[in-house]
Amino acid sequence: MATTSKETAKRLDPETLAASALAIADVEGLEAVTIRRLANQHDVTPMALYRHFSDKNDLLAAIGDRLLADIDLPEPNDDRWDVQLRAVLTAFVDALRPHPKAAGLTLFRILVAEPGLAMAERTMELLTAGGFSVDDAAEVGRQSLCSLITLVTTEPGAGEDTDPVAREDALRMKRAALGALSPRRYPLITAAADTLICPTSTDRYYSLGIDLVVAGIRGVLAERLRAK
Amino acid sequence: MATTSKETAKRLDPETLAASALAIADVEGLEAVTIRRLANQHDVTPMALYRHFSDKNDLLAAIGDRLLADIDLPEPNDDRWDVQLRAVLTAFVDALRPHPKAAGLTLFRILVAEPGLAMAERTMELLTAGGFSVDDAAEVGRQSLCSLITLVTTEPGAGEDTDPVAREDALRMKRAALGALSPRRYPLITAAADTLICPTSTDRYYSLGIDLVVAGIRGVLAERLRAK
DNA sequence: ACACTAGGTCTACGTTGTAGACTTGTCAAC
DNA sequence: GTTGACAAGTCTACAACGTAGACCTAGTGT
Repeated sequence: MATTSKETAKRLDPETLAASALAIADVEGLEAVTIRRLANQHDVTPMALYRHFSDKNDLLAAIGDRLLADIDLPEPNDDRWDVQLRAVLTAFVDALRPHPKAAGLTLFRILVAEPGLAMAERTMELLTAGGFSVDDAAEVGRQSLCSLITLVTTEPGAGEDTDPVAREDALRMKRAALGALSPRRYPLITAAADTLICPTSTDRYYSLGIDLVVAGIRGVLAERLRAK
Repeated sequence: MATTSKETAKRLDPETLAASALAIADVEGLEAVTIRRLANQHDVTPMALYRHFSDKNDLLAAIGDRLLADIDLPEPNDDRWDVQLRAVLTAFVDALRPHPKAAGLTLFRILVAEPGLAMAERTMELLTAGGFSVDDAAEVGRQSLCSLITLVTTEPGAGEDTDPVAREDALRMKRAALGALSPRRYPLITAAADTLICPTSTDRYYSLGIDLVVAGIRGVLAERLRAK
């Protein structure tokens, strides 16, 4: 027998708890993740969770770590540095996309959890391979990753309910608000109202977002090299 | 006499309340902004605030509007579209910079409050002037503004206390955490630890951030034009 | 003189995170 | 076995939060 008998295995463990907390967040948003609720879902007293997490922030951090663990970092290869960088950033976004309401939790964990550190290190490798100084690579990489988190967090339809009826209502409300604007004063906003509220396609939304980040990196690098 | 006598002027009004709520947020963070606390500060019962705000979200929205009102939008001129765009984005960032802990509140108000709408419309004008389609301008502008909000929100040292002693402690903690990493496994991260924790200069941080966004826009536009 | 109303008060409820003292099931060592 | 220790879960309790609903009250328009 191991130190803990298998059939009487611990009923609670941090990974399982973080996973079902994430499930709650996915459906009802982060503010629905509550100590009491999570405890109820596991037929346990609220205080039981404190044997596994020091406090609620610790639980939220575990959710963030859970998301970072989903990153499927591509192997280094012989592609150009910017192509590989795009692949790394895409892998990051792909890990976050299924969980737009919780994605923000990764922000404070990238430089703590191992998968986040691995991604950050790879990102800086590629940036320095492109020609950035180590310090510039740090700042550029930092903002790039932050922008991508925001890209996921603010994915249209992310902040709303998952219930299709309430969601449809919220969309109608937004549409009405933009529709009530004066087309004289705001011709472009009113013309693009539909796009602003809900993008053409989610895939297009993300590929454009990553394009913007990568193009920004290339552009800034060109300026830096030209300045020398 | 006006409709309200001047000496018996209303003790509370939404603008003043939003302003002092913002002051609290600046010093102690958004979670310190509490109905009860704000009421206390104005020698009033918590419920009194509900005569001026329908609920707490409404109060937070008012803080966001307050920030957007600080945008000093530059007049249109004859500069190239991208130069003017940079000026607009810089004006936005300049309005948010003094309030990194509250800047996120603008996200949901840009397309509601007038100064936000004005900025959004100007942004789209310049993007279409550059050659983007209206729909692309909408998506590109959206993400650019979101990225800049995040730039301010995640400004190193923004999430921490304003108290210099606690702040210094937090910095030490972070530095220690990064310093404890293996330089073998994470050579670049450990080499850039100082930069990652606290950038060289705040001005440089922001100008690099805006450079990244503008360069991204130019780069994506070039791809779009080449694709045609 | 009078009713109306905007603005503030009082009381009360349900929900949240969590401290502190307790119980209990399991294993190691004698 | 018996015992002691320890990890895991329970119970109780508290302070702080947002806010509903009924009330009061001073000033205004008629």
